[in-house]
Amino acid sequence: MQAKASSSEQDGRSFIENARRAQIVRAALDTIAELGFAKASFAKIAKRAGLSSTGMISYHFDGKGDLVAEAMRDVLAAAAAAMGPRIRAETGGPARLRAYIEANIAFIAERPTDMKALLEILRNNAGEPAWFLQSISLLEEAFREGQRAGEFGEFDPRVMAIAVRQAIDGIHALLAAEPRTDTAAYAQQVVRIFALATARS
Amino acid sequence: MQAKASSSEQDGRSFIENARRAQIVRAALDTIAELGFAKASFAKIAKRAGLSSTGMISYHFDGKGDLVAEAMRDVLAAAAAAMGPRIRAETGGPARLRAYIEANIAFIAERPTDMKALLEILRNNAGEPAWFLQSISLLEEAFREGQRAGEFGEFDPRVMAIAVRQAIDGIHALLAAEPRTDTAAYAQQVVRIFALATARS
Amino acid sequence: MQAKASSSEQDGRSFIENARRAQIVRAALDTIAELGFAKASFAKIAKRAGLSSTGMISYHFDGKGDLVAEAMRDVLAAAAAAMGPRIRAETGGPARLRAYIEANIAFIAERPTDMKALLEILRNNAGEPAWFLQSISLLEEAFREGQRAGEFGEFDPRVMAIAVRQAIDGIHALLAAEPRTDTAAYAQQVVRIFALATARS
Amino acid sequence: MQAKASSSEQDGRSFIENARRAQIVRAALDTIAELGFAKASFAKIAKRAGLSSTGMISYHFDGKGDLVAEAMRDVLAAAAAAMGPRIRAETGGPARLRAYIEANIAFIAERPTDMKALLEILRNNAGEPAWFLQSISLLEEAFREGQRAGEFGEFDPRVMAIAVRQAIDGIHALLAAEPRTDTAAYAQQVVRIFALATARS
DNA sequence: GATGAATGAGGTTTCATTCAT
DNA sequence: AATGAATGAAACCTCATTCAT
Repeated sequence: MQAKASSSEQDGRSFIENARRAQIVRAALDTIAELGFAKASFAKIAKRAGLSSTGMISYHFDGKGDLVAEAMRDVLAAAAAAMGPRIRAETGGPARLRAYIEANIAFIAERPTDMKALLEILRNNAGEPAWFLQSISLLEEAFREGQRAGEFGEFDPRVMAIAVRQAIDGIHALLAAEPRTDTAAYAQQVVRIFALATARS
Repeated sequence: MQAKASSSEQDGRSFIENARRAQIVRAALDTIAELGFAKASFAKIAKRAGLSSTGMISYHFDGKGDLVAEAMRDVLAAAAAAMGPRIRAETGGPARLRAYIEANIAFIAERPTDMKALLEILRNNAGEPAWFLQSISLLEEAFREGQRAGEFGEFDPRVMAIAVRQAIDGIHALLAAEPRTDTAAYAQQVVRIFALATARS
Repeated sequence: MQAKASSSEQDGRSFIENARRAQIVRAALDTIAELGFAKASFAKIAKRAGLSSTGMISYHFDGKGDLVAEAMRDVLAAAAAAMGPRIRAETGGPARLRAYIEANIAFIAERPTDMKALLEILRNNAGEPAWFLQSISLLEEAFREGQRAGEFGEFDPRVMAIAVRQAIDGIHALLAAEPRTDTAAYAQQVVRIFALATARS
Repeated sequence: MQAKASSSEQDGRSFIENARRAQIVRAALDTIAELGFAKASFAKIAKRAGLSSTGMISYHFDGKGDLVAEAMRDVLAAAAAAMGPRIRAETGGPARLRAYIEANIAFIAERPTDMKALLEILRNNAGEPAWFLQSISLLEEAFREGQRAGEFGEFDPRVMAIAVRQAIDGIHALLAAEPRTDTAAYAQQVVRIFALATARS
């Protein structure tokens, strides 16, 4: 009767059902990336997904929040899968910081639509403040640890984490303004900036 | 018979009319800052402004875009007036960079509501990409000039400008998550980061 | 901007506004009486009131509950105004009981639409149980007092109050089935039933 | 290929099929009793019945009207089976009237859910007026017969029948407001009221 | 028989805008 | 200038029903 599964439940869902859900999530991400969070209505998403009515989205998801949450989770999971190994492969704070920046920007370059949508979601969804702190906490902790190990100079780890995160996310606006931007070059510049900014004096 | 003036025209408007416009702009900024761009409807703005009808907003402004544009222009003008002299007072690229960062964050700390609203507008309004390039162009040109003068090291001025701008704007999310943040300390950290990142080697 | 007034506030409303509200309330009562509470949607009410969209109802009332509450209050007030004096004019429990029954049924005969709608509202609206007890409390108290004065025999005042109220309301179903029913005769029969049932032995 | 049987047909249905129908009818009654007629959607009924799809209800019943009609018939049949013998066991009009009231209220006390649902259905379903007359016709005829036999006084049998029926049904509202009500005592009061009201003078 | 996906209509509410007064 | 009523579109959601598997 209901396909809804508040989307954190265990998955005994059928293939077809998951396929529909995935199709809707995809359409949602594309729509959000193209029109922005506010203008991504169920009507627009349903149209892009080829659905006959917005009721189908309500049928598969427990409201807009549920759809957006699943979309967010999907992208975050894909990002973690792509970037995690690459970052953890490096040893030592500075190398990991470089890998973090490069992996992030590479993934943005690889899946710009998804990552633009993710940024829109994080910026416009309620409860952002809490998530923001969490999103930089890993980076912050890495800085703190590196400082203890003497790999980094003295600076406020939280501010540095914000600066790194924001520099990475800055590429979205640049890509929007100039789609032909060389993302690898952008990454190298960011790497250089924070190599210098975090180095021991 | 209309007071509307697509708001870039020269002003033959009466004092009262301008007072009304200013009152509405103020309510719009407060509403956008509190509720976010998407949820700042004419109804909410009119209520906050103490207006009896949303029709008053339509009467004085040529649509939502016009209101938002004027609000944006007002804040940008105030920011330029407050920050411009302080920045221009400094001589040399590095000193001006420091002044730029400090003045920006000081102004955000001083008028957090207006600046939060401005950020919301810039992020959610159509035509953002074009404006984004313009917003960093001054910074970018300053870096380019400083490099010619030998005051800065070698780096991509555009990427550096983005990184600086984004680091400054990062304080909004931090303030949202932790309102008691010491903004002056935040500014000093950002100053330090970009002093190191832009220095000649 | 908003005509809404959660409808228990003091009335500084304009004549036109009150006229529109009254018009909508009238259409709502007619619609509820004709189609029943459940099928009386805003669309049906708006159509009957000659409104261009359901948005007009939302403009004047703070949701369906507000509209229904105002409709209920209007009818109850009219009923109290029509019946109250007639009942209070009588002296002594038995005379007042007769007046209560006659006045109620006469008012139902006079304004059958409004009273049918009122019954629908009371039966289908949330919070009915509480209101039910209140609606019979006056009658119940009158019986209790009459018993103390020796005007009535011995019986449970609450059950008797329910029986009287229900006998009166029974005329709605009878009128629906046979619109030509002689309501005055119905009233006399009910009067007789409860005269006998409440008499001292 | 369809199991639907507009439910007044003779039954060539299989055991399993009838079991499913009964299961759905049970869930419908529970849902209607708990949420009211208007809010008892197929979705809610299917959920309560443990069905995987609302389509199951449409498969087994020819629409909502059919389901409701069967539910109504089931309860009426059970009521007739429980109350009929008890009433017919009595001899003479007054004794049968007493038995009618007692049996009705006892059955309501015994199966409050079903009877509450039945009342909801009768009040909200189209075609109620016709059914209403039928529901009191037995009582009315009994009064008429008793009057011919000189067992009752003079009164309008139809009005008396309505009053009795309504007094009985009044216990639903009372139970909703005060669940701990003593139903047997309520019955005795009603019996007393109508013993006095129908007695020869 | 049973499932769950799909449909299209309809529900209430909010939106920006227009208009008569 | 200002009011507030009016408009019609669009928002999200739920409904009973149908259909392929």
